[in-house]
Amino acid sequence: MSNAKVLPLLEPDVVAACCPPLNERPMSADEAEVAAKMFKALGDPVRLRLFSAVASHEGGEACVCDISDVGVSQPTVSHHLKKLKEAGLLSSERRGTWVYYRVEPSVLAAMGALLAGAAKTA
Amino acid sequence: MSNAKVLPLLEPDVVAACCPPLNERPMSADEAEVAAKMFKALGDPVRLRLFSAVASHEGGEACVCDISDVGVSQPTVSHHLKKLKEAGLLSSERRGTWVYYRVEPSVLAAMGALLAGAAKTA
DNA sequence: CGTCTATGTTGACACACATCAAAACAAGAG
DNA sequence: CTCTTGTTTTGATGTGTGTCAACATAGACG
Repeated sequence: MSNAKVLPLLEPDVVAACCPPLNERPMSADEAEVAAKMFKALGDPVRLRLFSAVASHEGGEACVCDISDVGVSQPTVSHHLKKLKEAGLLSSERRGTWVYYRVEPSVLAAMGALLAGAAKTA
Repeated sequence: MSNAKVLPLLEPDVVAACCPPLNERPMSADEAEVAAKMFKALGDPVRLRLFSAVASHEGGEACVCDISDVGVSQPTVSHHLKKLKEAGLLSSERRGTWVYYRVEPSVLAAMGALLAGAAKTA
């Protein structure tokens, strides 16, 4: 498909602007590509568990060492965290020895609104 | 691996029961696998557009002929609609010559609640 | 019955992706 | 400086998946 796309990261602004309610009108190809990238990021069991582990930590913050019990090797965990970060769902911050990951509330709110709107289909 | 999983379809009951709020506690492997299947179904731009086209139709119902303008061949459209049906997001019904697809509100509500809960992370 | 339109299925292929082993990088401790 | 621990990157591999062409099925209409 010649995906010469330039958008490597999804920023909160882009995400918040990309999401018309799912049942308002048919999504355009561009909107769908942005939104699908977020859904795809959560479409893997390991990533979903990692994300849930971060979100359920106090303050929505957790270091990698706390959430590595998902049944895969540590490099794989790092790989998935990178994917989640690229999708704009997580943000990382190095604090001394450990790296802490944190959820991005605005992105989740946008996705939730997108689905909640569709659920209200008459 | 050895995904000898028996769950071919996602029923509304399963979906509604599978979804603890994303930030309540870390998801179990089983919960994540069910929820990830739904997210993965929406993780493709074509599927997301097809779903949006169905959801935005009156009554959340549309025949295939109305939503085939997504830039791919008709067999591909049929393939994606089948995937969405397997994920429990759509249901199909043959009415004479045309086949009508309809959204499954309960599944969407579950997904929306899952994300909306996570968005309220303190 | 025969044909035509509308959908779904099968087979095949290319690309993407999840996974791990091994190496590399970062930061603190001795 | 060296060693140890935590994290990421690289390389390779097997599996999954999106796509289409070709064929098959279902109903309508003459």
